[in-house]
Amino acid sequence: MQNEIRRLREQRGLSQAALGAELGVSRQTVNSLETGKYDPSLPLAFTIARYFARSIEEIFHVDD
Amino acid sequence: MQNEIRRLREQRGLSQAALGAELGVSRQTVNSLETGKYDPSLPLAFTIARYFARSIEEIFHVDD
DNA sequence: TCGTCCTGTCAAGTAACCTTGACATCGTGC
DNA sequence: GCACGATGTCAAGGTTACTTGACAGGACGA
Repeated sequence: MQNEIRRLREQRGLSQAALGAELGVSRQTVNSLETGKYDPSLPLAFTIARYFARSIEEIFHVDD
Repeated sequence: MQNEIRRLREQRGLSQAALGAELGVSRQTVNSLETGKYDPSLPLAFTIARYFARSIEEIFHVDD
């Protein structure tokens, strides 16, 4: 799974900590998602998609 | 979170065990998702959406 | 130089996801 | 009556997602 979180975050000029605050998670969680340490839960994926006004499929991509 | 898994599964005439086999998970997992015990991981949500040829947003709904 | 923000990462702990194995119940057909 | 498939649920265990707290390095401005 790859994602567009870093790109979308930087477009908005937010730090990882600031995005974490917007999403209700820690900055380490944002960092872990951006660096690919793990995938978000489905509820968090919905929160992220909603925040960036995109579909989950537009932000997260399965890498076969 | 609510989902349309049971409805989609029954449309196809599959048992929980048969759907589990199609998705690569156990029948208890399918049962737990249908009965709302927990939400799937994001990768499993993608697998389910792909299997039913729908978007994640069409199958899973956040209940505010 | 010093302070501050940002990022990356680690360690330790809790909660959620998913497993196998088991048992009970219900409906249907033989 | 007896199998059998389907569903619901439990227990115990492993892995993943997320937490707080901490430390280090780089960039930048005062």
